[in-house]
Amino acid sequence: MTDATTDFEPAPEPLPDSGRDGAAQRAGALQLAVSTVIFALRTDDRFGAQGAMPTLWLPLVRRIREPFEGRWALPGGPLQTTEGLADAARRTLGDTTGLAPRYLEQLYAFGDVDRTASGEPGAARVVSIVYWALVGSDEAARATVGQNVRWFPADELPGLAFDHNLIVDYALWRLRNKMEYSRIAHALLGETFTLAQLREVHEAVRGKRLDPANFRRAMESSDALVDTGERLTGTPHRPPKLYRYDTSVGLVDTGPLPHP
Amino acid sequence: MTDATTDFEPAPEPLPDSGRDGAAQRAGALQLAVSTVIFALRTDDRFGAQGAMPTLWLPLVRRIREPFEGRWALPGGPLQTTEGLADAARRTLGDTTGLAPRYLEQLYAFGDVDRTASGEPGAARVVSIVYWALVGSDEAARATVGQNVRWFPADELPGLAFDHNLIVDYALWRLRNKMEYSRIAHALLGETFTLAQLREVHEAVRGKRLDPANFRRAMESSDALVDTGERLTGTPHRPPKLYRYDTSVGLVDTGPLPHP
DNA sequence: GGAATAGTGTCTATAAGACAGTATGCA
DNA sequence: TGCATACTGTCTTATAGACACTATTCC
Repeated sequence: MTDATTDFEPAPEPLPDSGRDGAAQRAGALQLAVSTVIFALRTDDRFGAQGAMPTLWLPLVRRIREPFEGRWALPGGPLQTTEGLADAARRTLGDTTGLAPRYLEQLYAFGDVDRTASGEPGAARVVSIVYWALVGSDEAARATVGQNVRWFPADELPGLAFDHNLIVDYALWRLRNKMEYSRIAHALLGETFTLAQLREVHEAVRGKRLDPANFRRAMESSDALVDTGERLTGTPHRPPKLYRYDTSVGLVDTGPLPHP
Repeated sequence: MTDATTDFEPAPEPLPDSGRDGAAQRAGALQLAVSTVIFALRTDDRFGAQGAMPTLWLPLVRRIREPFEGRWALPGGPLQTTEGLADAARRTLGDTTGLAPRYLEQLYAFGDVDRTASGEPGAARVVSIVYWALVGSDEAARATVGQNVRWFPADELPGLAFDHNLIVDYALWRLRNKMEYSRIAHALLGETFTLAQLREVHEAVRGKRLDPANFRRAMESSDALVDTGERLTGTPHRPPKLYRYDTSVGLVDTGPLPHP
């Protein structure tokens, strides 16, 4: 794992953070970066609450350079000439969290001329191609943290660098929409899960309680669940069935595009 | 209007088609281009059929340079450092067709490392941010054409340059999906239109006949139609009402993103 | 009046949601 | 036995589609 980097690093060639006066640094230069909004489900244990609902969290990286030095930003970095866009997203995701995504999708390309302007003139222009990713709850629990990497609740973010608040808002909007008509909720869980856990994911993301009976029927008719034959033990009451995601069905319909 | 250009032009600075040995031309360089898939509704008059159904057409530009010299490609060009991404799409759209879009949306960023490789090595890598656009049928009728710009039926395209066939397929997929849950169909018509015309748009794009009665109800309940009080005369039979699109309602829901 | 399209009414199939009720494990 | 959760059944309501019917204009 290399150092975590954020969007808008000036080094265009081989290694991130190498030189800060490359050819692309000249005035009017246009840089291409890839950033990723990484979502995971976490149970807020700040108050030690036991049966607390899990909520959406995401890791941010503290900027160690102007502009926006000291502000939190999305993990990312310049696109290497030998890697694809999704590869770059996967790489910065791994650099930041040590994790691999269970779901990865391109979100949007942000390229307003003044989006990297922090006030002082002369800043280079950066076009950021942003991805969003989901990581499983079991892996997310052992994600790396450090001085410059911290997880935040998705709905309690501080003022971020650049236009990254808007980017996260858009990623959240997309996630919530997609949650209603696709099967991506599975990507936020572990290998096996109960129907109650799957329902909790939907409730946490969509922000409202769902009827257990109707939810069960909706999931059963989607043909995405495989009964493992096992049950989750250790619960205080009747043990629920454990399911596995049917990997023969894609999480989403990407149309003519190949899956990333 | 300047000359029409396609994706992957090597000139990075002020004017398209100026110099072909700029700094970005060096080995391993990474270029950023913006291309646009432009849709319009046209009645195929190649066979002189009178009451023929309108179908989807799109303009392509013939490449006058290697790689893929002579092949048809999407209109586009390098991103200028002083314009936004949507501005670049609008600009190349105007350069190619002389038109302004009634609807414009970012489609996807294509950036596979080998997407610009035509066989011979040494080609620079290009990341293309692709937009898709809809132009009204009245304007589309007076679109400019030329030796190197030609309109094609969207479902009878030849083998295009680069990965442009995939891009068009994806744009078509997105258009068809969005046609079912948004009001973009209006953007393919003129200022005023009849319900039958609006239904023909849906039928042409979605590729199946729709029940006039049910379609009428669906449109009336969408609150996007304004009765102009006028009727379309000159029809052989009962004259239908003319409607106008209610511009106080957006064509689509873009979430937190500003409309382009 | 006939023909053709504009426009209305109504029935059915399907899906989404509300909610009562049964089943099963542990304290 | 009580209780909490797993799981099932059924009713209501909203919606999409099929299709019969009336209305109006030009020829």
